[in-house]
Order: sequence, then C-alpha cells, then structure tokens
Amino acid sequence: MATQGARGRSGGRPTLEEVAARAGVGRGTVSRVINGSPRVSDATRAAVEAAVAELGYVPNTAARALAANRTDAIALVVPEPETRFFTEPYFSDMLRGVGSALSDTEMQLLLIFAGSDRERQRLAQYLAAHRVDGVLLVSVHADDPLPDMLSQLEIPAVISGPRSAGEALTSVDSDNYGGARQAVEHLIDRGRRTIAHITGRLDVYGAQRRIDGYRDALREAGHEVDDLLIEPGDFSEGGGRRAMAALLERRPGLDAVFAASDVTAVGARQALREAGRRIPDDVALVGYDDSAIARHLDPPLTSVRQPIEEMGRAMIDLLLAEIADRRPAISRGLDRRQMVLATELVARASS
Amino acid sequence: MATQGARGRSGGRPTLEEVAARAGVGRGTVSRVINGSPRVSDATRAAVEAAVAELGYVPNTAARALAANRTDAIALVVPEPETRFFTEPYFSDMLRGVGSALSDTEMQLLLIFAGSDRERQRLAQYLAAHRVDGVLLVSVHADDPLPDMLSQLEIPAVISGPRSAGEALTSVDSDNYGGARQAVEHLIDRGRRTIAHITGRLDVYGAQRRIDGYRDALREAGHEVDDLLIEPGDFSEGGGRRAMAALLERRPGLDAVFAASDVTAVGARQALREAGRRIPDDVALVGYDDSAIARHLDPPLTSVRQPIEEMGRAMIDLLLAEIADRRPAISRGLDRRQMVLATELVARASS
DNA sequence: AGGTACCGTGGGAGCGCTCCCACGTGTGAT
DNA sequence: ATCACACGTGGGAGCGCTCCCACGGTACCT
Repeated sequence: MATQGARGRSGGRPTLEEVAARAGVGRGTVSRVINGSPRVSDATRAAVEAAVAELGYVPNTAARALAANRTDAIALVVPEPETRFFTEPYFSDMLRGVGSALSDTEMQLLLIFAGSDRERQRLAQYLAAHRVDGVLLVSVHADDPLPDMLSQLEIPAVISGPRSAGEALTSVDSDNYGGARQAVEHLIDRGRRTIAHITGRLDVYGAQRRIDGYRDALREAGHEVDDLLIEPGDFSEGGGRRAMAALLERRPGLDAVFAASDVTAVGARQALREAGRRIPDDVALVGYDDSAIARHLDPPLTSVRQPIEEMGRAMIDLLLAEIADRRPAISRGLDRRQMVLATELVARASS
Repeated sequence: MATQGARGRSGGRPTLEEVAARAGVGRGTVSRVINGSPRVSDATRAAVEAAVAELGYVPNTAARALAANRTDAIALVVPEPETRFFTEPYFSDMLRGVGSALSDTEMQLLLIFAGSDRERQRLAQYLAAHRVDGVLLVSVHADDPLPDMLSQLEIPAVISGPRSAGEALTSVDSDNYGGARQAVEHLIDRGRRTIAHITGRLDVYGAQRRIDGYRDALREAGHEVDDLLIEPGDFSEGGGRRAMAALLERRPGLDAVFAASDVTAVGARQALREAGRRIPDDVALVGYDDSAIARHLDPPLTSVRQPIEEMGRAMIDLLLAEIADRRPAISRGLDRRQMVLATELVARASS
C-alpha cells in the first residue's frame, strides 16, 4: 500500500536511468547515492533521494549481482539429514542467532540442507555458481570434504565447531572442554562418586573435547578415570537410550551420568526409568545445550548452556568481515580467527 | 598474490561463450542445451554436453536472472517474531516439508522473518525488488497486509492457513474443524462430561475453525455448549497456563481440556499441576499438532496430528504450478486452489 | 598570472545470459 | 524443376547495474 504513486510510463519497475533522468543527473551519480558513496554533494544527493522516493525505485539485484559480482546473500549449510536438523534444538537455536544478526544487514539468508548425496551434488553446483557471498557451516564431521571445497572455490566461510584443533577455516565454538568440566565438577560437588559419560558422535571434534573435559575433571578431583564408564552416543535420543542401557549393564553401581546433549539425556532418562532407577535419587543426570526440552523434562534437567544464539551472531560477524576484506580464502593463515565462547551450568532438579 | 595472474581469461569461470567455442557451436545453441530445449539435434547436444563437462561450466545465475527475469528462488516468509518460529514446532515441521519438497527442484529456499517492523520494511523492499519467484506465507493473521502486497506486486504466493473462508490466495490447510471434532469426540468417548477449550489466537482463521469444531462436536453429542468453558489462548505456553488457571477458577468441575496446540497444552498442564489436578485421572488433556513434545510430556499427550510436512510439500507444488503458468496472481479467481488435508487423532496417556 | 590538485560528475564499456530474428539446409508437395 | 516449409542453428540486441576514465570547475599554491 506504500509506494504505488508515479510508475514509470513504461509500466515496469523504474531503472537507475529513469531515476537519473528524473533527478536531472547522470546514471553514475544515482549509483553513487544508492551505494552510499561519499563523493556526492549534499544537494545532488537530496535530489536523487527525492527521485528515488517518487519513483519508488528499488535496485535490481540481478543486474547488480552481474555487474558487481556479488550476491548479498549467504547460505547456512547444514550437512545433515533434515530430520536431525529439526530434532536437535542446537540447529534451530543457531538459526535463530543467525537470523537475528542478519536482520541488521542487507544480506539474505539461504538455508541449504546437504544431507543426502543428491543434495550434496546440488550444493556443489550451487557453490560453483557462486550464488552466495559466503557460507556458514554448522556441525561438520571430521572427514567432510565441504570445507576444502569451499576454500578451493575461495568462498568465505565460517564453521561452527571446528573439525580439529588445527581447523583451517575461521570458526566459532563454545568451550566444550570447559563445559564438560563444569558438568562433572558439579556432579562431584553433589557427592556423586561414579560418574558415567555418554559421548556425542566421536567424529565431531567438540564431542572429543567434552570427553577430555570429563576425564580431566575427574582426574583433578582425585577420581580415577574408568573407561568403561564412557559409552559412545551420537547426540540422538535413541543413541542415548542404548548407551545408557549398556552402561547400566556394565557398571550397575553408577550414580551419575553426564550426557553430551540434552536429547541424549532424554534417551538416557528413558533407559534409567526402564531400569527402575530414580532421578536424581539413584542416578543424577546432566545434559548439554540447555535447550527447551531441558526445562520441560520431568524432573527438569541440569544442563550446560552454550550461548548458541551468540555463536550464531558471532559467525555472521566473522563471515561478513571475511567477505568485506575479500582476501583469497587461502590467505597466509595469519589472521585465522578461532572464537570460543564460554558455557554456563544451569542446575535443575535432575542432579 | 598467489593466484593473481591466473585470474585472466583461462582462470575464471567459463562462460556460455567459451563453452560454445569449445563445442564448435553458437552461443544460442549452448543456451538451448543448458535449458533443455528440444530443438537441438542429438549430435550437437552431445558435443555441447561434452564441452560443458570438460570446462566444468556452471551457468551464472545473476546473468540468467537479469536476462530472463526470474530468480529460481522462493522465499518462506514467517510473519512472526523469530522466537515464535522456534518455540512452535509447527514452523519447523513445515520448514522440513518445504525443504524436502524443494530438494527435488532447482529452486532455492530463502528464509525470511518478518516479525519486527524493521524486518517488515526490509521484506517489502525485497519483494519490490522481485528477488524471488514466489512466496510461501505461513501463519498469517487476519489483518496482515502482506498477502495484499503480494498480489499487488503480482508475485505468486501460497498461504498456509487461509485468513478466512474466502481467502483470495491459493492456500493449504489442515482440516481444523474436523481435527477439533476428533479431539472432542474422543474426550466424549472417554466419558468426559465437562470439556473445556483453550483456543488459539482468535485472529487466526484456523483457531476459529477449531472452536467451531469443538462446539459442533459437543452439540451433536447432545451436550450443551457452555461459553464459559471456552477461554482464549495464543498458541503459547504462557497463554495456555493463564487460560487454564482462568478456566479452573470459573469452572472447577471441568474434567477435560482440549488445547489448540501442544505448546498450549504444556502450559495448561502446568496450571493443572499447580492446582493439584492429576492427568488424566482428574482432567483429561488433548493437544493439537502432535509435535515432538507431545510424546515427551509426562504423561504423553493425546494430540491431533496435522500432516504438516505434507502441507509443506503441497505448498511447494502449488507455488511451483503458479509460477509456471505465470498468470497474474490476481487472476479471475476461477482456479484458486484451496487444499485441505485430513487430520488424525493420536491417543496417548493424557486422556 | 599560471600551475597543480583535487572534487563532483557524466557516460561508455562491459558483466553473462536469454530472446528472437534471420539464415541455411533438407524434405515433401506441386 | 520449383516452391513451401519446416528444422537447427548463429548471433545481435538488450536486461540494469557497477566500474572507471575523462572532464570541467573550484581552491589553493607559487
């Protein structure tokens, strides 16, 4: 209902040229005004802005993209089956942070799932076509070829959760090691003696770091680390249930469990119930993520909060910076940025 | 300074022209092959395809968009604050359906939040710039100007959840009326006598239809409809809690509640607990959506399943069709499509 | 006074594609 | 033999923008 007023006589959307004519200036000048160049006099700028408003001019992005070789769009690539994306609150929280950071920008967000092979193929085409200025990569496994493809194509990219200690890409992560320590120290403080750990997917670096934190916390508290108390999960509910069942069988005397995600904890809780263990009376349970389900569980779940939304924002900031100073992605590696954000333990009734 | 020299002729991405040269044909012919035109001889086609493969040619989308006036992208517009998007499983389920339907296509998905005024403004610009070929609109309130803007701009659009019985846009919806009836009939079958209803936002057409279904089901079963058993909610958890508290105060004798969403039911459950009512012994509870939380609640929540993923797919199908036969969106209205999908009651322990 | 240095400005030259018209060539009808 | 009419094909003419060079004007120097 807003600008409907004076359409160009040709009927279509007004072009730069028409705005220029209307304002009595040249095409170049209008372009400068539109793009906020300082090299325009105030009077001219005002005239152009008036013409833009009168005509309801909106730049044609395709033309701009073609001429300037940029797209004003970035992609959030999720190298997982879509189901995982939606069952793990991690992703949607991340998306929320990204979305809100982006709304301060001209950039648009593309959501790309790259779980299946076909989707992968499509993605490769897509990236080769340089349809986005940059890429956000969440939850990448150690052997994923995607990051390399990205740097080969010289597409700016930021990864959430580095693949290893020596991650080549700019990355954002929470302090997985510290978070795990917080969880375990908390359980020790609560007087638990036999603390098990259900891990995340072992090919995810963050999951490894959580194991390290678990180990070190026990060690430093003078407990000895019993490897049979560590059981691999995969961040899923089913994985949590299976792991918990295995642990109960192997170490029936355990009195606490640190699960690598809230969803894993939900699965563990099921297995505990089926085995007749009460939470927290018999077994204390701590999750990771502090997602919405943690609050809704019965009893509410103690969990390690990672500032996922902030991580999303940070990813955007870093990515935009990287796009801005379009250095070839394979720079000397001097100014690689690895950002790590702090976690926080949220104690609830489950521990 | 690494690959500086290589970026000349031979280094950049190949263009149509180069493919043509390589294949020994003209530019137009390559374009025809790329776009699957039948008017090319088999021999020529093969030669071109070989050249494309050798050169690793990928069309430049910006150029294509500029010349052909299409973008191969559609937007999913969420006219809500982002928080709502992520707290309501409805949205993510929808997104999942849309995403998977889209992965069979060349189309790309843009996710746009239009909750705040600033975001709205950006969206208007965005649409005016015709940066997408079509728009998917989810969860639109009765007075939202967005749909009108869309049809004025002649942008193909499909809406999930029509705004009224006479919705002008192509729409996809689940059978809200029927779903509500299923819920209420189920409660009646279970022997409940005093069945309350916590509604959704009253400016959402689907919420109105659920109220209609609730009323009619009671009426046809010979119960009389007591308007004091109907309390408005807003699809949120807090809304559900408040509404339930109000109902308990007004009609302490109620023995069942039909909540307009699972999230609402979660809130209602809290209020019931606080009031010392047991579920389902004292009060039976039924939700709507059959989202993940329904299964995880304690006790598990009976809920009305809407085939949200299918709805997402259907929206894509309709939208693509509408884009294909690019008739002006405000056509005669003859072939407006209003698709309604069936719901299903999933009975669990809460009722 | 002439010289130099900037500004602010106009507009040509593409960016890589699609669209469409015009041009052979081969086939069948006359 | 001539005409008609397909069919494949080549390539010009843009699409609307950004980039950049050239230009006149003003201000400040010497």
